[in-house]
Amino acid sequence: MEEIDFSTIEKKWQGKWEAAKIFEASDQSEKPKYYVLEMFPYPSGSGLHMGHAWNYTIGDILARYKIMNGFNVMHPMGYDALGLPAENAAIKAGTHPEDYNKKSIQNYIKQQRELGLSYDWSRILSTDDPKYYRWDQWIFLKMLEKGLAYQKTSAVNWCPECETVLANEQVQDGKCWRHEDTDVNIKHLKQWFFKITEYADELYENLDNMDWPDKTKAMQKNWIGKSHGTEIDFEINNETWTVFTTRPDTIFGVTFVVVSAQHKKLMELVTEERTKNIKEFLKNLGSISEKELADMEKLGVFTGSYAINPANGEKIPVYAGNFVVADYGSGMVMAVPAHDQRDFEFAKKYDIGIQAVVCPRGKEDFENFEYDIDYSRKDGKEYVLQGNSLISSGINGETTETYDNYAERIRKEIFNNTFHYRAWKSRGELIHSKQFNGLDSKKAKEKITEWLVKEDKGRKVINFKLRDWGISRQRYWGTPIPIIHCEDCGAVAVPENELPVKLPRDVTFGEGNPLETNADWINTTCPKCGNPARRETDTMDTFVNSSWYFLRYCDPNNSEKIFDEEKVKYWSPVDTYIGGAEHACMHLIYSRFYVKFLRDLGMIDFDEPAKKLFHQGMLNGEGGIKMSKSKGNVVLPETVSGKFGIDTARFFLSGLASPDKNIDWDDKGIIGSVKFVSKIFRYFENIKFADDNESVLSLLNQTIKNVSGYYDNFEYRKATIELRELFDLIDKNKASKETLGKFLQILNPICPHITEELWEKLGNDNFISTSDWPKADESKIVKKGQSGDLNDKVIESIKSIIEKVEGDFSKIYIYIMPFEISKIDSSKISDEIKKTVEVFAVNDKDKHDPQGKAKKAKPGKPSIYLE
RNA sequence: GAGGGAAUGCCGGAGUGGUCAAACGGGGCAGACUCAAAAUCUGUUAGCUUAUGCUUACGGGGGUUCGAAUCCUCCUUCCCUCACCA
Repeated sequence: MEEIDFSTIEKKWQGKWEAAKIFEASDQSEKPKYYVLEMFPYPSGSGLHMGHAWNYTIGDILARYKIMNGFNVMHPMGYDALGLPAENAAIKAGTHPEDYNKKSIQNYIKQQRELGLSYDWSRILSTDDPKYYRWDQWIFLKMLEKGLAYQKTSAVNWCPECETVLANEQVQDGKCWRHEDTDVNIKHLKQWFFKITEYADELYENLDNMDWPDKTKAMQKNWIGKSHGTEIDFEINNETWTVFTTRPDTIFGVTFVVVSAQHKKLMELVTEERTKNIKEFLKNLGSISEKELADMEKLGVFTGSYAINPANGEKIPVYAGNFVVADYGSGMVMAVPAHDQRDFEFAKKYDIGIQAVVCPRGKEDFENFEYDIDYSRKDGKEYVLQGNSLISSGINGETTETYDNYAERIRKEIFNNTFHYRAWKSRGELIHSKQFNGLDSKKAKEKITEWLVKEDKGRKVINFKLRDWGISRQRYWGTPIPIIHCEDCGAVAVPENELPVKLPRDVTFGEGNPLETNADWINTTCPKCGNPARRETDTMDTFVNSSWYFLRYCDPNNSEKIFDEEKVKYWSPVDTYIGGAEHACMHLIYSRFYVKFLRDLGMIDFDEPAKKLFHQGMLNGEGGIKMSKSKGNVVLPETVSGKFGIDTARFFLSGLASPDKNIDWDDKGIIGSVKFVSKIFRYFENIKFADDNESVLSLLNQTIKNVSGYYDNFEYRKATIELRELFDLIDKNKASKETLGKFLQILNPICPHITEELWEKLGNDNFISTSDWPKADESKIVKKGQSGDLNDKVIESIKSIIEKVEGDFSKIYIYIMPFEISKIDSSKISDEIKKTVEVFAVNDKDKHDPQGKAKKAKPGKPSIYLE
């Protein structure tokens, strides 16, 4: 057989598709719209590898399937071109980021074109284009107008490697998201923020209505961190200080208060004689990274001040502590050592009193055994619960105690405040809590909150972990923040008609923010008063650019507006969005926020950016090793294309596993797909048409039906399996021209080039890629397993048994599924076999079944016992 | 500590109550064609058998059911995300 010249075929059809503009989406169409989007890439100098190609292919298969199914499909591509990596790479290469980027993008486009992806190239966009980022600036001004963009000095995450500030979302495990070896430091800087917290509740609550992966939704919920609790006012030095708690039921057990070491007003609490200690404490904290802070022991210093517990009027000490988060709640917590493990440890360490207020009522409150195990460890013993007894084995041999006894002992200890090893975190009844004594702790949460509200000492509140989005970056290659700082007028917005504020090309890279090195750019006049003023040199976080690009695709070249509302209304939201799960708490939250903001601005009429979200798995190198240059295992699409053909690779990767799973490239494994593709080509080489037989027709229609569902649900693997089965049958039986055409059509989304080539060979003069998806004719499908008369089957079975079995018997017992019992006619069988026949349902309690044969019965296959 | 996901034959990977010793692919083995094959095709790939088979098998224990890879429960292991959030 001749070698298949994949590369010629690929080029041929890519050229034809482009010339005919078949993938350019029209803004007006009779057809229903469908918007398929893959997360746009960050163009790196090293280009695309097969993993990226696979990611785009996942979307491409869907887009092609939708096109053939009569949708007006938009499938665009663009480049997330602004950002630090390009800047750093350019510096390293000794060129300007702008030039470096242009080159990278050109290379990406070339590679993507060679993959034959069904992109509408007329909608291409790049975020480093001032025509694009102008609208980033416009959104910033709108945020400013609505009070959602603001400036504040705060403790921020600083990556020394990036030399810039990071958003909370970009700090992962205390490290920079781009540098997994670099600890993030804390710096105090004046920064621009977007008030994403304004939308915290909607961002949280609306997740329930979304068709996104549960995992992603769970991650976002976790990140937004909604929790219901109570705000309680404590009086300190005649001023009101508020704490947030989810355990108002323990208010009578508060024995101290801890304020965050990073709290803005900390020093107001520190008395003169304690100032030295506190300063020293803060100094020690200042030099450590956030990660170390998280691992550190709970430390604190007494401030010298006392707070009044609003519940019982007790005077309790106020500490500054390293474990209290400054910008969650009020940055101050009430400590209940008896019922919170952290507070417990802190109290033990600093010898502060412990007051139990929730007491287990008995065994039923010991929800798990955790308390016990921890408790026992201290006396060198391990407890095991066996039946109703606790067995402990340790230094003094084995001892036994009943569980009830044990529970009672712990109960007494807690009641008498003589417990020493662990806080009681579980439920129980309230004790030492005045009028609330005896209440169940869960009930007490409400009752005490109600009481505090009535006394005007507290409020019911909802708190979020989500914090405002710090967007300032002290680097060059980002969207300039459209602000001018004037000595008299302060931070003044650049007027809308002066946008875009373009990035100056002429800057010097080195220490610090390169923008600071272009005085011509920095120095300007105040738009308000006309006096000399300075431009803001911070640029925006790269995630700003990607938060709304999917809207710009709908109207990518609009120079008057951010986009035409009608066009966005037609195309949006995205129907299926495909991208990595790593964006769950970054891009995918930010873009939800942007959509909500633009909606409230009246620009759009939907709430979420994408109806459906799909996370693709990663394509690793051979042996499951992550593809990387340093490991030398990078597989390039151009190599694959030359060796096996890109369609073969698409078929292979589709068939490996579900596209949401990580898969490994395998040069040997692809052989199976090479064989399959070759087989198809061989068939078409000397093609002979034949009338379809019944089995071919049946399988064809069955496959059309099934595969359609598979393409719709990213079950590409199942599609490849059934396509193989269908073609194997066609290969054996031969088929009509029509059947072969339909086979090519349903294979087309996975193998677009070769099916196009063979479609032409069949004598078609249209594109298979835009042809109408075949319809399954269900009447042609012959259902398998529709057996004949069950009685005949049974008779046959009995006869075969009789032939093989030795010995005499007179009676035949038949065991059958309950729902099949009406299908059996015992007299018919009896007449045929000439023996007595008795029929039982398998679940008949009174059946005669000495050998347990009833268990062996299956639907359509009764079991038989001879006696 | 909180949340999410997973465990299937030599490997990858389907399978969510019966027709499951478990699709499909890879690999292995045997055979056919061939001078020969990494090419193509056929068969086979838990063990014992050969009476509708039987036994052992879908991480482990227990349970529900006439019947469990599939449902419930507990446990073990692995992966991912967040993590001092009061």
